Amino acid sequence: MASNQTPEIEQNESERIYDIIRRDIISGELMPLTKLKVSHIREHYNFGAAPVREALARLVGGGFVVQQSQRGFRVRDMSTEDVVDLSKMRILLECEGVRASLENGSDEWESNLVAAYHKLSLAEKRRQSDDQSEDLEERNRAFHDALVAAANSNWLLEMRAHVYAHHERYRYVSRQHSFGKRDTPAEHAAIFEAAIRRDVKETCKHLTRHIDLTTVQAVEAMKRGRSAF
Amino acid sequence: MASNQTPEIEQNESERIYDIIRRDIISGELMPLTKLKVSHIREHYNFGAAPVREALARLVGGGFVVQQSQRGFRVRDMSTEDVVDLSKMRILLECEGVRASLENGSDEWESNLVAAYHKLSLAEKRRQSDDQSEDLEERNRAFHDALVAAANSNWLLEMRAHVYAHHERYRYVSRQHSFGKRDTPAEHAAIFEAAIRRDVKETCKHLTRHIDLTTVQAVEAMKRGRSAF
DNA sequence: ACCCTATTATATGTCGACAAATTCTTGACG
DNA sequence: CGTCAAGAATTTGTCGACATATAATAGGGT
Repeated sequence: MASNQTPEIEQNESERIYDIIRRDIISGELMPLTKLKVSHIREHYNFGAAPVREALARLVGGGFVVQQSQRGFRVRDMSTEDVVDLSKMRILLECEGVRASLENGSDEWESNLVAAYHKLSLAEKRRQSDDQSEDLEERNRAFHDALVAAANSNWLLEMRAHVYAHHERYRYVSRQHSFGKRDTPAEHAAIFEAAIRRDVKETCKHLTRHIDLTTVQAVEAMKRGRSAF
Repeated sequence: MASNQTPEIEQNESERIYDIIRRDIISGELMPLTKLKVSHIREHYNFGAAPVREALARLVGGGFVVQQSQRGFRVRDMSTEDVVDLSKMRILLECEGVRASLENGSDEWESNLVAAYHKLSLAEKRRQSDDQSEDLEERNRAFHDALVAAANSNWLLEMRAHVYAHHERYRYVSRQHSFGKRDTPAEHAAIFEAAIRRDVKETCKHLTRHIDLTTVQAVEAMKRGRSAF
């Protein structure tokens, strides 16, 4: 009777605000240390005060927002030291993830990986003509997700996703100063091919290099555009 | 640095509730899947509704509480699969932590480790006569914290602390069914001595064994006392 | 007695307003 | 001219109440 035909993604208001602010923090629209005044958010997004505070509290739990008692909420800071630290963490988790994934990966996992890589490649080829970065960033995330997806460890995947999200903040700033010194498609190709061959050591090597290059680029970008920080 | 000398311990109400509920979840006072009704919490702890919801939202961000849209909050579930997964994660992070710590550890770090170990030993010796588990659990945490404290990676420490807190939930349930089949003091001693010798491999080996034994014990306890789950 | 529906009861999520705290402005004084 | 302090303005954190969704209960038909 009550066959829910609707996809029923009934988010409550608080969750919608959470998603919006999280996305805006990661994409850099909300700069580091920006004060998150509830009244300001309320009038900007047309939401109530209580849901906003709830969303912010949840972001505090996730480390995207810091709360100073009686002094409100601020966007988490960024620094060159932090991105280096974060990268080491990402390498640790993703290498462990691909190791387990290459060992356990079923046919379905492999197929999904092929699909994700193909989708990413298409976006990368189309990049010169039409710069729809939003989509590319999404497909990049999907590819890296697919790599580790077969690691049968929910905690590893959860932590990895968390670290990846924070690292993504830095990728957004670094993209503004990237002048094609990298061949990202080739990097992805190397990772992908090694993964398909189930060569753990090679995959990990290319993946580490890939993440390190991204990090170096981010550090460069932050040094140049220090005005923003 | 770690000792916050500032007399300002002025937590706002939301943070106090956060601490209380978090502690009660970890200590097992709030069982898995327990419904966290704001009205109930409000009357039990004598707090307002809004701060309670904020605290719960923050706990959702930290993964201690899950929220079902329009159906309120519940304590995160526990399972034998989860504790095994969690242990693998803890081993990965703590081994990496001690590795970095043993390489970078200064005299001060070493002294703090010695102090933490000594404090733990005293509590362990006194354990037979006076079972003040609260204190022992706290000192155990302090010892493991001290082990990795010199790993110059905030992210690693943050993630490790997070995983440790979740793993602690299982230790609390396992302690109810532990009948001295282990020699925990000896395990700690082996870890400590290897750490002082800066023997990364040995420390990691003993640490892994230590965590694994705890996990096995937790799994056993959960199988026996399944009534509660 | 059983299953399905209508009604009551309870809980969730949201709103507006208010007290306490912080930040900003202003002005006096050295 | 700078420093500091008192007052104004904004913001934070909290409270009580309300609309809506979910859970519990009672009633009616087969």
